[in-house]
Amino acid sequence: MSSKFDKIIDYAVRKGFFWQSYEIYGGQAGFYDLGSLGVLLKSNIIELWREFFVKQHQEFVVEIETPIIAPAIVFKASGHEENFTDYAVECLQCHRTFRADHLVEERLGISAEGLKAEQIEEVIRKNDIRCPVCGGPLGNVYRFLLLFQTYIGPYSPSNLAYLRPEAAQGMFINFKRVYELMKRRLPFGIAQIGKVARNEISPRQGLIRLREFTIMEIEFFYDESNPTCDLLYENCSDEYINILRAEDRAKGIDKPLPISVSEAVDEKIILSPWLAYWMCIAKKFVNALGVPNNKTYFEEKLPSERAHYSKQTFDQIVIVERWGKLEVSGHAYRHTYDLERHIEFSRADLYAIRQLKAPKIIRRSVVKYDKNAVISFFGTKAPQVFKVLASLSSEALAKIVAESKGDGVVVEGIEIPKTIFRVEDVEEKVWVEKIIPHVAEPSFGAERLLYIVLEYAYSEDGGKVIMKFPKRVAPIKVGVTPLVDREPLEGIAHRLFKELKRHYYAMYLEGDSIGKKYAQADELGIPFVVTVDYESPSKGDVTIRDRDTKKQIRVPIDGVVKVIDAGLKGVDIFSLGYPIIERVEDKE
RNA sequence: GCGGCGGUCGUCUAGCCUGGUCUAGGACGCCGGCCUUCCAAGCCGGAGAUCCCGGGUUCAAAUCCCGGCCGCCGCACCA
Repeated sequence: MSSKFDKIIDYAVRKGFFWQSYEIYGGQAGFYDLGSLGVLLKSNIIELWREFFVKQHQEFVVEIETPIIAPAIVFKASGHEENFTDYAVECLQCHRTFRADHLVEERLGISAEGLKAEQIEEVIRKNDIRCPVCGGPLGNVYRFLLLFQTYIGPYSPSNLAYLRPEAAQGMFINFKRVYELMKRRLPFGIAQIGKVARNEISPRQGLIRLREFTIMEIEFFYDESNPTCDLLYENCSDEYINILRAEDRAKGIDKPLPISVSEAVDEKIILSPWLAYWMCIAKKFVNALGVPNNKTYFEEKLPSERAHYSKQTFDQIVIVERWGKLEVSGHAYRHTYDLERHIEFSRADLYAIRQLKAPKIIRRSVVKYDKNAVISFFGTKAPQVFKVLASLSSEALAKIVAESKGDGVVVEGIEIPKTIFRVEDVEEKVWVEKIIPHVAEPSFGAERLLYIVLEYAYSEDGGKVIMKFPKRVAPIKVGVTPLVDREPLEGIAHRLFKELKRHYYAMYLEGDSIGKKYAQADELGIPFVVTVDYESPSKGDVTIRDRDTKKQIRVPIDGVVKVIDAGLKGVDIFSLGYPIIERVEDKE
């Protein structure tokens, strides 16, 4: 008995939505090609995401595009080079694979962080750690780096680069530039849609786990001392989302509970209000893709399951037939981690400015030194001393002076008489302060959504497949056909097709019988089919058939586009006042 | 990467154990023609497979053996 998953993959490959890449060379796991319908469906999903996440928030969310290849320093700074690496060890007896670092941590209660493969192996040997399942001896510890590596420039093997495993770093790197363009106002978000690559160890579930996939992400920056999210209460306070909390999961509970978004924030179940807001939008977005609310929930990750940059993470789950659940998006509270790291590694000023309501008085010590005294004391060595003193900030110098005992102050190995320095206390009025914004990140995998849309659209009716795509994402919007393939019906249908192509992806349906043509349209999930029948030549009208009800309306030929437009926007075409033709029962 | 199972027209599959009319059969789909006044599968004809790749055994290999590639399931990782 083939599962729904198999049926859907079958269907999708047969109809040319997607197939495995590099087929003529035997295929390559983790890579899929999209066919024409797949491209249409995916781009409709992306466009809908753009509408929900960017277009509806355009006054403070902007989309950018950055390269896929980045110099190694970027992912050194982001922590990926270090954390996207796993150490594995295999049992020589039962051939099970384990995370070597986890094994050491569990057994010995010590942290294995920062250890190299050989060091972990040494610890395993010394402490005679054996396979936790069968007790067999363990083999060599080996390292997986999940980043794809390459080099920038043909002559520069030293210029190591990585393919990005997430789009986020492109947004963090451009934080300051976009912040300026956004007139230095928080909060704001940077969105990006693009390909990412992860060198997965063994991807197997077809298009569910790919080595290269499209990600749709927002890095949303806000001032955590003033996180108030009016939109949350405006758009989402009445919205309920289903949450499965980490503390419940730890107790073995696996049933998510519905909670209003505002309550989840007030109760500190979701730590970041903006994270909560985007989760609410994510729920609405997934609903628009055809997933009812009782089939999706947010699962909070346990601390051990979270990525290195995250303070709190929720995975958005959609219930699927094959695996029970499938993560379609991740919602991470990245707080200040990434900007801090990039400030540290790049020395760039990635701060935002917070205006204070009242000026802050800052008292601090400033150190001044007597230049003439330096010259008379050090003579020809004086320039060297000035250079050393100038390299230090006033605060740092004040600290050294304050901490020095005796009559001399040692600065960078040079002893300077204390009498040369004069410490003054100063008061400054400050109207702004520098802050590192906090970050809430919603991140979607486009190909997984593509699968979800297929699974939720898939239905069968007496052995016939009907894809009930939401109209917005349906790859082909309208079909045209003559009732029978004869003139003058064919000529009218062809002219209509030509007109419809100017507006939509449309399809001219051919086939043995009208029933077969409708079946063909249903199989592709085409929402509307326009049929030219024997009344059309004299009356100048046609019928429009609705995929889901199979009912038709009679519409003048020049009104067809108007009706289809309305129908695709969600208007019930049967309420437009055109004559309705009830469906004919299937023949036995 | 390791272990188990698998790979035959576009798709599903017969054949494999027990090598030989298998120059690989069928169904769906596809192409051409006929029929057809509203919900697929009526008729006629046609195209389409060096049986995953490479090597070996044999007079003879889709079939037996070895290696590789790919897929599925398990370990680990994961949007």
